[in-house]
Amino acid sequence: MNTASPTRKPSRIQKRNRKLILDAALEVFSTHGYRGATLDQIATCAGLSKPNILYYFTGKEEIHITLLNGLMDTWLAPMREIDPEGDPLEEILRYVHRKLEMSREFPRESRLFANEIIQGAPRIGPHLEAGLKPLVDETSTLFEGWMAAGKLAQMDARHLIFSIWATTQHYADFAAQVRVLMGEADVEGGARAHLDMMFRRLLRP
Amino acid sequence: MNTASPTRKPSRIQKRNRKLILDAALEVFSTHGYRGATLDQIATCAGLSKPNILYYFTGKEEIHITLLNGLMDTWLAPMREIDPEGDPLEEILRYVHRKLEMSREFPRESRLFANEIIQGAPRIGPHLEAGLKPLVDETSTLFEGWMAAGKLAQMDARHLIFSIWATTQHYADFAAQVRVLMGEADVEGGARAHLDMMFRRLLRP
DNA sequence: TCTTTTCTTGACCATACGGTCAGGAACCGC
DNA sequence: GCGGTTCCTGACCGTATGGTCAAGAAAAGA
Repeated sequence: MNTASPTRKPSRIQKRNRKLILDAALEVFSTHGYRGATLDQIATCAGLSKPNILYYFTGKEEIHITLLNGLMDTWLAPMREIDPEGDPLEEILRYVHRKLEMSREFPRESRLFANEIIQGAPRIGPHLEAGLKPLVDETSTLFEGWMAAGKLAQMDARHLIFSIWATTQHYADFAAQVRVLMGEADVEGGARAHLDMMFRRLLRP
Repeated sequence: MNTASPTRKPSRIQKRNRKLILDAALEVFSTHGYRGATLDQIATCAGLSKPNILYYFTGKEEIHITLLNGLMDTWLAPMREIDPEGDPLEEILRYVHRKLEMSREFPRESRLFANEIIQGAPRIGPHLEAGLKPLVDETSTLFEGWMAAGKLAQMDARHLIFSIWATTQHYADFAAQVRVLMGEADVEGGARAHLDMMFRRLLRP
C-alpha cells in the first residue's frame, strides 16, 4: 500500500528511499527541466528501479510537486528571518548575504525554481499566491516602515526585493555563463564584496 | 535539395517559411525549454506540416541552434552600443534602460537564453566563449578605465555587468512571479524608476 | 506550353517515455 | 519458524516524438 493511507508513519526504508528519490529528482529536474527529465534518469540516479520509484510516488508530476513544496520553506526561510527589531541596513545586508550563500550551497534548488518560474509556474503557481505573496507583502510593509522612519533610502520595496533575488540567484542560475566569463577568478568572494557594497550604497539613507 | 547547397540564394518561399518556423520555434522553445518543445507544436504554431519543417531544417537541434545564434547579435547589441567617448554614468544608465526595454520587448528571447544557460549551455557554450566573452572583456576594460579616471565609483566591472543583466532580465525571465507579487501595478514604470535610481546611486563616484 | 526544380504532405517507422501488473523477495511482529 | 505486510522488479503496454520517404502539387524556367 502506498502513502495514500491516511494514518501510517513511514518506515525506515520508506524514509530512506523517498529521500533518495527526491535527491535524485532534484539533480535531474534542475538540470533538464520538468519535461526534459525522465523517470529512468531519476531511477538510475537514485540507484532504484523505475517501478520502485512509482511505488513511492504516483507519478512524475507528484515527485516534482513534492520537491517544489518541500523546498519552498527552505527557500523562503532567510526572508522570514529578517528581524523587524534589528538594524534595518544590517538586516537587509544579512538577507542579501544569506541569499548569496544559498545560491552557492543550493544551486540545484535555485535552478529548479528558476526552471519552473520561467515556464510560467504551471505547477507551483498556486503556491506562489498562497505562500510567497503574503510573505513578500509583509516584508514590503516592513521595509516601507523603515524607509518612512528614515532608516533606509526611499524606494519601491518590491522592486528592491526583486533586485536582491535577481542579483543573488544569478550566480546559481547562470553559473554556466559566469564560469565562462570569470574563468578561475574567486567568483564567490567577488560577488559577496560586490553585492555588499552595492546594497550598502543603495540602501543608505 | 535542402539548404546544404553551398551557393544558392534562398527563394522567396524559403525565406518566408524559415522565418515562420523560427518564430514559432522561439515561442515554443522559450516556454517549454528544449526538451519540452515538440516538432508538432512548432509545426502547428507555424502553420506548416511537420515534414515540411524538416524540409527546411535537418532536425530539432538545428532549429534551436539557429535561433540561439541568430538572436545572440540582437541580444548583445546594447552592450556594443556603449560609447567609450560618452559620459560614463549616462552611458551605463542608457545600457540599463535599453536592457530593461529589451526585457519587455523580447521576453521570449530572454527566456530562451535563460533556459539554455540554466541547463548548462549545452548547445550554446562554445558561442559564449567565442562571442560573449571578448565583448564582456572589452566592456570590462572600458568600465575599469572609467573607474580609474574617477568617473565612476570603484567596483568589479564584471560583477557590475552581472548585476545589470540579472536585475533587468529578471522582469522577463521571472515574469510569472513578478505578476503574482505586483498584481495590477505598473511594473514596467516602477522597474525603470527603481533601476535608474539604483544604478545611479551605485555608480556615482 | 512543357520541363525541371522546388515545395508539401499523408503514411509510416523506430525509439523513448510514463505508467501498469503479476509475482517474487525481504522484512517484521509473533 | 511462520504469516502477513512491505518492498522490489522484469516484462509489458499505449502513446508521443523525432525523423523518413515516396509521391503529388506548385513555382519557375525554357
